[in-house]
Amino acid sequence: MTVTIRDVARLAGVSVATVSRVLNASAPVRDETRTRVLQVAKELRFAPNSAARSLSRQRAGALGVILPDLYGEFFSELLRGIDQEAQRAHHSLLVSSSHHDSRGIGAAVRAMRGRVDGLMVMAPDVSGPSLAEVLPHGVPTVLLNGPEVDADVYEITVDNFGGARDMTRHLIAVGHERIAFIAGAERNHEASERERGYLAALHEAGRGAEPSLNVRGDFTEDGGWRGAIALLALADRPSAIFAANDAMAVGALSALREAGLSVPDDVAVVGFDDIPIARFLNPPLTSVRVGIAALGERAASVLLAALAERSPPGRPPRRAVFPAELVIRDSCGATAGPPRHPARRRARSERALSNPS
Amino acid sequence: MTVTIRDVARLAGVSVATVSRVLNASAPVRDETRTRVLQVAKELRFAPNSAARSLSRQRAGALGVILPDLYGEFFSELLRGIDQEAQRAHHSLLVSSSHHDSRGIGAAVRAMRGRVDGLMVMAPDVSGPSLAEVLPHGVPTVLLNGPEVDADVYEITVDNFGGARDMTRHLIAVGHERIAFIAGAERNHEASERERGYLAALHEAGRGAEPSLNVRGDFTEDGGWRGAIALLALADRPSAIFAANDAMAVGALSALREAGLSVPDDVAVVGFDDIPIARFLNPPLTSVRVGIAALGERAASVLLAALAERSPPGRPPRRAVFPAELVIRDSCGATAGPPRHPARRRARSERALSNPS
DNA sequence: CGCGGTGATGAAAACGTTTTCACGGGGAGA
DNA sequence: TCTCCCCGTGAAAACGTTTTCATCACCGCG
Repeated sequence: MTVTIRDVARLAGVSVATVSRVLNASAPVRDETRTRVLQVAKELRFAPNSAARSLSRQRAGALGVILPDLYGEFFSELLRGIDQEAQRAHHSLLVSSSHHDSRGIGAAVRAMRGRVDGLMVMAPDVSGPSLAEVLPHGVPTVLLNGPEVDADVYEITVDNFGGARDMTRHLIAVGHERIAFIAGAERNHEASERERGYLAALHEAGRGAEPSLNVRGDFTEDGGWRGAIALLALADRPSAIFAANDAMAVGALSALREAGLSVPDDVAVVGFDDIPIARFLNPPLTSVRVGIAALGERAASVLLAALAERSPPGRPPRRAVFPAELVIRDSCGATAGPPRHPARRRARSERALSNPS
Repeated sequence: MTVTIRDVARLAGVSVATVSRVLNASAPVRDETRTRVLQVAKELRFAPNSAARSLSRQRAGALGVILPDLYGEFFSELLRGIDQEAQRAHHSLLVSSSHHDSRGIGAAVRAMRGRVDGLMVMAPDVSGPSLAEVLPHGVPTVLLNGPEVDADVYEITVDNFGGARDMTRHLIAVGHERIAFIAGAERNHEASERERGYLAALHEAGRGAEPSLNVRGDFTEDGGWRGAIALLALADRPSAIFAANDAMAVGALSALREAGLSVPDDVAVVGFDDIPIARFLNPPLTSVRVGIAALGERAASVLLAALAERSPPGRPPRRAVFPAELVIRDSCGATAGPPRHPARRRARSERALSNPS
């Protein structure tokens, strides 16, 4: 049915070994033989079976990606970065999402056994110990934005704490008195880090954290919308809303608009992540730039590097922290009024403040 | 190094065949033997090598997805739908993106040979014939939103033409005189279908298509932004802008805001795709709902069904067209003014007009 | 009491590659 | 002229599963 290397060998009048050598350029072959083999291979539209190849070399030429979700611009950006780097190194990508608990992650990990050479796991909802339990032995692994884990893995994290703290500092500096926070999902590592940053900035400014201004969200637009509605219902309305990610900021903007409030004049709104769409929102969203695609690229490149050096297994894993820097746009009220000259305005409002942490 | 089925067999004191039978429940095994094997397997954290398994069964348990790009909410939604359906059927997903030409697609297809049982290919930038050339033989394939192709494949398409025509009709019905269009990328099948729909509606209304009102975009926010800027520079400004996808509509909204124009009062803006964020924009974006995730789910389910019936190869492939229906929100000016009661307003403005085509 | 069936198992043959090993045949150097 | 080495090639052994085929014991039935 399907054409194998044997068919090519037979028709070219050589052994399968020779065909393999030609196709992989793994050993010298007489010129005339080579062209004949290539000719036959092309005629037959031969493509080697990757499963067989993976088995024979002990190497799949693919990377696995395990994500908690696939909803929204964040994950597509991340995946885009990963894919870009993987493709550069001629590796395929195995993607599996909607894994929120360690059981699901474990299942995904096991399903990937033998199909991938390395793993990138994003599991902000799972605790360190239970994650360590399901991670594979002997497969190089990069953990993304997760808790610290006691296992032989690489960890790449965004400075969630620092970013959130800087953003809150900025809001304070601009003069906001009542700064509300729409937090992320419960038991989510990123969510709690960002919340911690928010609280730390309030604390260092000598302000108490008012519980009613800290509402729980879930990282979705709808969650942000509901959070904003709840905040607007307060007797003493906040003057600024810090959403723990951009998706929720989008929802909050929408809620404020529906309530007939102006942003930033009545209420300031800021987010976190700086997803690509943030600068195109109305008003353009002040956010914390994460460099999502770059993060993905970096994760893939770390993994590929680990793969290249034939994995000395005892090597101590490294934990890298990606900086998170403020991007000031209009939604926080820190820039000038409505623009006259779009091009210039864009340039000015796009200026990024470097993260002092 | 890694633990194989042999290790399990040895430690459990049985043959590899028995271990396999236990793990796959593929044949009766004495109860005591079974528990012993399972015990050992768990102790050793044994996970079967998928490559070997794929090779032995002639079946990989995975689906391939080939995409032109991974930027923006559209693709993450599509992928989300695909992944959901694939996971339901216990299949993994192999993803490869940034394939705009047939050469790249061909390479991706070949790389997937043996790793996947079926293929989903989205290739709006490639012509039918050159696509047919690189598609694999003997691997069930679903083509997404592409041109009609002369090959043994399934095709699932959105009613790009009908959706764009209906949207244009709607704008005409609402009273817009000068309706501009920001088209998609050149030589892109979806782009040209949507443009065709726009032109058809103008034509049937007895209006000529004014070339200056039809500018080229590229399906990105920036493209939409530039397109809108170009349209605003016209001596006789359009009263409505129809962007060929939502990302460009977002860019257009941003440009209009920067120009100090109000949407929809000064200019109406509408999009296509109804990405999840569309309803949260400011103003909420009137668009053509595509049901992106559902489209992905459907593609995966068609593929899985084809796989299940052991592929009778001569069967005539089917072409299915997904409906595209208008979603009227505020950005086209067809709804009432600023709301007082967010909840009710949301419900009303979300009403979808069913597609009469 | 013999016989067919079935339940539980193991040995071994696939699956399609890559890679090791072996083997000629030539040169080059002694 | 002899030896050594390298080039080009083929046979065969991996790689880790699943699955077929055989074997054996046992049970129920005639």
